[in-house]
Order: sequence, then C-alpha cells, then structure tokens
Amino acid sequence: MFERAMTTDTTFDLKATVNLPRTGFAQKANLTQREPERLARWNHIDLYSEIRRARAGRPLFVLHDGPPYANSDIHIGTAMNKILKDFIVKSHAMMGYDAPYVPGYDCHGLPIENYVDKKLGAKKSQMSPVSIRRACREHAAQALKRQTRDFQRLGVLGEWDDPYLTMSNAYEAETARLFGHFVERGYVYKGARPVYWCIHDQTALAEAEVEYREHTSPSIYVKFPLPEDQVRELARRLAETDKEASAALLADLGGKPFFVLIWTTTPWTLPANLGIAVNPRFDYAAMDVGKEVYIVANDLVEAVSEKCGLRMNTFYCEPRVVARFRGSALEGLQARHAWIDRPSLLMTGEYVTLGGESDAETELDVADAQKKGTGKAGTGCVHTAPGHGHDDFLSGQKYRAQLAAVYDQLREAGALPGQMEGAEVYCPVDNAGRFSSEIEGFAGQQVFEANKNIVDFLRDTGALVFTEDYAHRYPHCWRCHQPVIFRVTPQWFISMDTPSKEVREYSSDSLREGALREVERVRWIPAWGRERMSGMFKGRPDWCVSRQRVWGVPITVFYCSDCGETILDAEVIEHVAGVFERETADAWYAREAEYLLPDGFACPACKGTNFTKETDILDVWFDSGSSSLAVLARERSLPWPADIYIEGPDQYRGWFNSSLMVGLAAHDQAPYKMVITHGWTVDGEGKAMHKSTGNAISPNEVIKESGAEILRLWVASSDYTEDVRLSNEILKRLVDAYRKLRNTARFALGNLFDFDPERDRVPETEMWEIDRWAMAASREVSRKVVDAYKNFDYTSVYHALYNYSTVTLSAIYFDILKDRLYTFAPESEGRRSAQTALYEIVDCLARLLAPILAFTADEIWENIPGSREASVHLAEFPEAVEREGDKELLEAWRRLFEVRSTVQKTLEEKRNEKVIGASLEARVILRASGATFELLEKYEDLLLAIFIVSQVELHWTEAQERNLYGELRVEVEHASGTKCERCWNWSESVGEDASYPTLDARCIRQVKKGWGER
RNA sequence: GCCCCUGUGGUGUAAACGGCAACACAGCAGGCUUAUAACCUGCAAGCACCGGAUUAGUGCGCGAUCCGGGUUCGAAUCCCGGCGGGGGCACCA
Repeated sequence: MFERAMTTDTTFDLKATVNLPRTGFAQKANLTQREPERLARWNHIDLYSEIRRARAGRPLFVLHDGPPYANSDIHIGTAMNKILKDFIVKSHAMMGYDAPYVPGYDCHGLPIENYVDKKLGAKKSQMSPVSIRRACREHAAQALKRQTRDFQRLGVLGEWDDPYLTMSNAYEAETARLFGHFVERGYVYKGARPVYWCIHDQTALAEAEVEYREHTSPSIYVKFPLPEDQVRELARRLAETDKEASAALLADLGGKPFFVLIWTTTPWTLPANLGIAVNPRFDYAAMDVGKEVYIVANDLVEAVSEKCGLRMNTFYCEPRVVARFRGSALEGLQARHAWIDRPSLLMTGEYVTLGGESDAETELDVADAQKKGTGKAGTGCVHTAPGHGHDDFLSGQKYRAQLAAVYDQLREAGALPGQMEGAEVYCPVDNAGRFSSEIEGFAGQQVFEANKNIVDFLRDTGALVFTEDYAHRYPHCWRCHQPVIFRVTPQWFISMDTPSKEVREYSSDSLREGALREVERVRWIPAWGRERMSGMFKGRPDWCVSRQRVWGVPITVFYCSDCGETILDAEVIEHVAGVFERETADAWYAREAEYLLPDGFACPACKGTNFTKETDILDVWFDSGSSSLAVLARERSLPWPADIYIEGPDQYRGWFNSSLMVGLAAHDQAPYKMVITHGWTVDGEGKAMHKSTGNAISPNEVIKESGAEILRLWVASSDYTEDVRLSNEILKRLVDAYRKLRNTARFALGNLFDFDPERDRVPETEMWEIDRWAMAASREVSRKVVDAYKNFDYTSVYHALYNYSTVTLSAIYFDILKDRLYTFAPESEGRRSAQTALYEIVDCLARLLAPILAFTADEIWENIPGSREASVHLAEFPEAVEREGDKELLEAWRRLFEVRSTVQKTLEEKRNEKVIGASLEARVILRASGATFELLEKYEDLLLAIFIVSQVELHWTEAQERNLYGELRVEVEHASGTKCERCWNWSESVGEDASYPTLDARCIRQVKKGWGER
C-alpha cells in the first residue's frame, strides 16, 4: 500500500515519507453523470425495501403522500414538495422509525378528460363512455410514468414500483364505499345549483368548457311596481333616522306610483324573476320623474336619466330626487313583478355594484363594456332570478324563508315539477331552453327567440322604460359555439350542517362541527394554518360533489324506472363497490343496473325491478380526499390517521379539506395528526413563477445542468414556511456551497487512506486534546442537527452543517491537522489520534447530510474505511449525547481560537510587510497576563500547531502596553534557523544530523520511526 | 373590496425571550503550492482625541434590517400607518 520511502541506495525519497491524502472520492462531483449510476445501484439493491426491512418492528412514522395530478410533467413546486417529503421520510428512518413512503397519483378528472377530448376530436361523440374512460386511463398512466421517472431522479425513495393510483380497482372501489359512508350518515342529498348549460348540446358545461365571444343582447330598463303599502313601510323605516326623507316620500306618494327600476341584458330571465337585489351599503334615491317615482342607486340618477331620456318625459322639470336612503332600508320590501301577478322581493347583496352591472350572468361583460367606453348601464337594482344566475341563486337560498309563499304558489301551479322540497329553485326553462307551460304568452318559446317577444310585450304594457342593443362578451359553448345559458339543474351535495344519523359507531356531529373540532386537534405548521382552515369550514357551503362528466368514480345511485324512487343506500353501494373491486368503475358504464345491484333487489317504494343509473360522477377532490383510507387503512395496512401531510397552500381548499371531510365521514376524525404547508416557489425577485412570464425554472433543467443534489440543497437551504426563491444566481451559490461541503468530506476521507478503524482507532481518552475537542464539537453539531430534523427545520440543518464544515473543520481543525497528518510517522499515536477524530467526524457528517445530500452522503459513506451498512440510508443518526467534560473542552478551545484569530491578524500584517509569507515562516511572541496567560501556558505545547507557525514564545507581562488585545500582546518576526525540507517548519536543528542534512530534528525522529534508520 | 404571509450588505441566509446585526459567497488585497479547478488569511463609512510620524489605540454619533411614526433605557424583533412581493376569500379568467 505504501510507496517505498527509501529507494535502493542513494536517493532518499522525502516526498514519499509525507503522508499526503489519497482518495477515490473525486474532487469533481460530476453529479449529472454519477447520480443516475447511484440510482441504478439503489434500485439494484432495492434500497427502499432494505430500509423498511432494517426498521421492521420499530415504531411507524407515516407520511401520507398527496397525489399530484397525473397530467403534465413535474414543475419546480412539485419537485420541492417531493424533496421535502423525502427529507422527512429519510430523516425519520435515520431516527429509527419505520417510515414507509407510498407515493400516489391523482388520475381522474376534467383536465385529463379535456385533453383526451381534444385528442379524440369529433370521434368522441361516437365513443362509448367505456372507450373514453379507457383513453383517459391510458393518458393518466403515461403521465404518471413520466412523473415517476422524474421523481425518482430527484433521489426520492419510496414504493415507486407500486404507487397508489386513484384509478386502480381497489381505490375506485374504496372511493365508492367512502361515498357510502356519507350516505349512511345522511349527509348526502340532491339539490339544485346553477351551471352553464348548452341548450344546443343539452348538457351542463364546466367553467373550463365555456368561451367568451362577442354577442349582442337587448339591454332593457324595466319598471317593477312598488305598491303603496310598501312605500309607506319604507317611509316608516326612514322615520327613525331621517324624518325629512320619510315625509318627502309620503308627500310624493299622493297620486304618484312608485317603481323599482331594474336593468338586464337577458330579458328571457324575467319570467323567473323572484326578487330585486340592492347593495345594503349604497345610497339609493327615489327619483320623481313627473308622473312616476323610480328607485335607483343614488350615484346613477344622472346616468339613468340621461340614458332613458327621462328629462324629455317631463316638460316642466328635471328628475327630482325626493329622498335618499341606504339600500339596506329596502330589504324585505315586496315589489311586484313587472307583469306576472306575484311579488318580487327586495334583497340585499354585497355583490351588487354600481356602474351598470345588472344580471349576475352578465356582470363581467358589462365591466368589459365599460372599459371599452360603451358607457354606464344599469340602475343599481339587480333583477334576480335564482334559477338563472350564480349570485341570484345564492340570494334565493339566503331569502328562502321569505320566498316560501311564492314557492308555495308556484308549486300549486305545477311550476316546480320533480324538485325536492326545501331545495327547490324556480327555473322555468327546460333542457332545450324552452319556457315551460306555465309561462303565459311565451310557453314553448326558446329563450333567445323569446327575448324580442318579451321586449315587445314590455313595451306594450308600459313596463319598459328604455331599450337598446348591447354588444358584449357572452359565454358560449366551446363545442357548438352557441351562446349558453345559466340554468339550475339537480346536483348531488354533501351537507355541512345536517347532523349525522346515529348508525354504527358514528357520532351525531354534522360535518361542520366535526371539522371545526378536529382542526383544533391537528398540529399546524406554520401555526396560522389552523386559523385558515377553521375559517374555511366556518364559511363553506355544502359540498357539491356532482360532475356531469365521464372520467371519474360514478355517484353510485340508482333510480327506479317505474316510480322514480331514488336508491341512495349504503348497502347497495357496498355491493357496487364489490363489482368495482373486480372490474374497476368502468363497470358502471359497461354493465346494466341489474348486474350492479344485489341479486333480487327491488325498489323499496314500488317493488319495481327496473332501474336506471345516475350519470354524474364524483368531484375529483372526493377521490383524492379518500386516499388516506384507501391507501393507509385499506391497501397497505398502515396506521390511520397519518402522522403527517405536507403540501402547498393550495391544498387548504383542496386536499387538506376534502381529506378531512372523508376522514370525518368514515371515522369522525381527521386523517392527519400534523399538517405542514410549504410556500410557493418564486423567482429571484420574489415574483411568482409562470411559464408565460418566462421566469420559471424547470427541475429537469436544473438536474441536467447541475444535478438533483443541487435542487435538494436548494430546498434544504430555503425556509419553506415562506415563499421560496429560486434563480440562476441562487443556484450558482448553491453549487459553491455544495463544492465546499464535498471538499470538506474529501479532506477527511483522503487522510484515512491508511486507517483501519478496527486496528488503528485510539480510545477517546487517549486522544490528543484538540482531537477530543473535535469529537466534542462533532457531538455538539450532531445534537443540533438531529434536533432540527425532529422539528422539520431543514434550513437549520443546512446552516449548522455548512458552518460546521467551513469554519470548524475546514478553516480551523483541518488546517491545524495537516502538519500532524502529513509529517508524523504513519502509525504514530499522534497521527492515529487525528485519524480517529477524522473518522468519527466524517462518519457523523455522512449520516447528518444523508437526508439532504442523498447521493453525496452515500458516496462519502462508501469511501469511509471499515465495514458498514451498504448505504448510509440504512444507517441511523449519530447518538447525540453530550459527554462528561465536553462543555469545558469546547469553552477552553473557543478561547484558544480567539487568540488564534488575533495571532492571524498580526501574521497578516507581517505578511503585508513581506516579513513572512507562509505562517510557518513566523515566530510568534506572546505577552499575556491574567487568565489568558494561564490558558496559554497550559496549552503551550500545542500553540505551534494551533497557530501553524514554527516558533512560539510565551511571556508573562503587565497589561497597558501598546499593541494590546485585551490582556494579550502579539508580536511576529521571522522564525530563526532554516526551513525543513520535509515539514516546512523553520528550525535551528536543520542540518544538525549529517545523514538528513535538510531535515529538522522532529522530522528525523518521525522518519526514523516510520521508515527506519538510514 | 376583505383577510393572511413576507421585506436584513451585491447575492443567499443567520440572529429563543426586545440587548454588540452573524455566516458564507461574490468583490478587493494577499498567502500557500503538502485538499491544488483545492486550501488559508485579511479587508466594508465618518468625525474627534492620543501621537513627530507610521502601525496601532481611545471616544462619539453612525451603520445593510423597505419607508414613516410609536412603545422602550434599548427594536430586525412589539404596535400603528404606508410601499413592494406572494397567497387566500369574493369575483373573474
């Protein structure tokens, strides 16, 4: 192993007696090439399973993976998410936990279906749902394959060959079963909700399927009468705060009819009008236009007068504002419908804005029109048809009680066919967009065609104040390019407030109660997560789980063909789930109802045996929300709830949310004990990364450029509780940092080339004191780092290890050690002592770095002498205990290094004066007093090594002299004697021994010891 | 419109509790040529004082904590108000 120190005769090879470092651990990392090789090796030895095996029987620590959407390639945010998960899993394995990691993929849903739609084009309409689903399944499978490859490339260990897929048989079956839990508890109901509806294709459209195009609608201003008793009520209300306005109203009331003036661009929605919304905070005005009084928003009095030409109508005066009052004063009053004999309730809504917005479904378009300078339109009084608009619908819900009488009337008239009591919404338009029969005068007309007729009718009856054509952007169907309408259709909901039926082990809690309770029990990092989550549940409406799509888990409900009875039954669902288990949920489309239902099933209402199947599928959030139960509890026999969820902040409304719902439905409990949220990735300036802004950095590019290790180091160095910055400059810094860490390890490894821990290890008590100091320092940093890992604080891990490597090791300890390592006889006590310390240090360093620098730590590990686990990831963290005397040692040496730093400053001065070059050319003269003198005297023998100089003199001196650093005075002059050719120390002893004319006494001793007499 | 998070040298990050703003990189000036595409050291403004002068030393205010106020003996930290960035809700693409 050693080169021969002595050549055969005359030449004495001095160089060969210097123990320079040797190692196969290359200085150049060459990560882009070496990482894949290491991955292959891990794969080969099945490292993940090995780790699980090594920890079998130990306490479990379960991080449950939030499934990324199996659509596009991974981006920097998903990469960070996976790397953080890997930190958690690897570090917990090294803490001694059995820490499984089952990655998953979210496979159902609209984006995939849309993608497939586009690919299939016109063909899709001819395809059966089963074939479409097959195409979606295929697409998801391909995308997740690519993602898997990319995730693995990051160095993330897990069950990659068997991830969980929300589209697998078992998973789809469990999703259906979990829906059954909601059913069993009585949380599920069918209600109504407004959706985009294409009357041409006769289908609901998702938002993503709507495109906005230019469209011309009739803009109309319509009078809704406000009866005398209602005006009196308004005056009575105002009397409390504003007697004048009140009196003025009453005065005007003599003979003049009052109207609320509304504006809309969708005349066809007027038959469905049930109310008028005003903003409670805005001022409204009663405006006398001569023979009539109109109520409009105060700020729009002029605009409306102008637009409707109201000045022309009254030859003797301008419109006169009779009274002003808050919108809130109108709430609850009953205007009359413009022509139908029923009340139109005055409602308040914050969504009502000035400047023209009227119908909810065209609000956007008006704003758009304004930008274009089309001018103001609207009255501040918004015609509200709960069946035809989003805000309208919500207002309809809000005022359900006040509208009850109207609904009773409609129901009696047969205008609410087949709707569920309590959840009914008036929507007199059928699938084809035709008015239903009770709409007098317009029954059977298609809504867009009816527009003109309605306007004419309004003009004839005198309700119309003004009309004009109005060009704006209006939603159209992306497939047939026809304008769409807003229409309420039946949807399945999960109720937030219905108390649970008391069946099985369930509590009687409503989902909202349960959620608010569980949120308190979960640990949230950062802590504001709790607030955010509970705020979310306090306000959230019932969960609409229906999607009118194909690619997902069907809502497993049947309808009796004979009597229309809805079969919403957990036992039936359980049976269907059994079929899914065998055939996937495709069975819902491929099989007849009879096959899916239990044998001999008959309608509980009419005993009929013919059934149709529900066509809606479940919201994808329901799928992924089922994951903890489908995966942990069902598929993999892991404990539930999980110890930890960690995702981006978008998951508060997403996965964290739906998972909690499902956990509550099944077990009255949150599926997680702890939830960590990490920030978004942003660019160097803190701006969001977008493909369109061009500041996005793709993980695959970074890997190609610098290696996955750099990405991992980036994640570790960043504070993930905030937004995380990434730029090329940051990456450059990280490459530097990486190099520093790598070289630090390399030095230690290089100096262990002849060290066999079994044979050469020196017991700690017999080590040199500085080496014992180094051992204590290593333990100190281990404690700090392991602690940080326990707190998921990887930034502290990074900084602790980085500072330790650069300062403690590289700048101080290793520098001091060089002389001893290189010039002492190989097997001398002093060298072995140093090597023992290096051995411990690099062993600790590899373990502590392993979760972060997964590749490099393993490479270090392989280069440490001695027998050890096949991979550092199989090892555990160093035992982080403080030993007797560590504290004192660290303190004493801290002070010695302060002196060292002072000495170095003086050395630098002399270097600038050209008195010395290398520090070994120096003689240091120390004059000290007090405690400093005592300390230096105690360590006098070691001062040469500590300062890395050739000669040191220590004198006791009184303080108060020039050149004082506290109680220490440092002088530096050139060392005496001659430079030893071997160790470069300067010494008077060089030349004393004629056999070694160029060596100093110390080297001669070491050479004789190590390589024998000459 | 409302709410939450965030802002420290050129760059990246530190600094329980309010207590000397630290580390590294980059930059500058050097050293070493035995970690060598490595490693090591030093350096970040001013005024006054001391002093023949240089090196060094002393005192003061000041400082890179986004800006402006406030609380405090003392603020990066706590409070209020702005500005920039990010996100959420509502709404919209």
